[in-house]
Amino acid sequence: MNYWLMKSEPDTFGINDLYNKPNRTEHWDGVRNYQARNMMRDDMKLGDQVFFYHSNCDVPGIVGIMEIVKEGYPDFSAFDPDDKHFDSKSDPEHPRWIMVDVKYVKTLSRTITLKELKDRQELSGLALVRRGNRLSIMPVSEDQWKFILALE
DNA sequence: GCCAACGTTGGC
DNA sequence: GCCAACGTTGGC
Repeated sequence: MNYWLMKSEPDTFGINDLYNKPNRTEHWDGVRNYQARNMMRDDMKLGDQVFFYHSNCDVPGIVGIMEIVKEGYPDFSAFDPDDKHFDSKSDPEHPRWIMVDVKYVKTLSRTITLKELKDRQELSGLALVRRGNRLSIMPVSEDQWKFILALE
């Protein structure tokens, strides 16, 4: 089992939006970064646990947990010319972009803020807190996962 | 709203 | 293959 962190802007799609989806499940579309795509395509497995991170908002931080319920498959939002994430270089025969389905597990009792995560020496290896990091999907080690959960 | 950091694009 | 220009991310 692997652990991950995925970012989303709460104004666009926050953890409550996931909670309100049918089956509390949604496809994680719109990722247009090759590194992030490769992780979804190659490394994310059914049952993997994922931190839901709110970015670009008043208090950036980890707000909850979700689970991978469908492994990588073509991101069809790339095929729709009217979609914000349309990519003319991707088509159903040769899909360039990949997504997974995630299911809500829980909302944390409080937001574990980016500031807290940065202050912890134990998390200095976490991609999230490394300078200039812009990945919207990143791996979390088991030790980091447990440490962060213990902060709640 | 600003801007640093970084990925992508495209000319050469 | 280099690298300047450009666009995006995301904290502050």
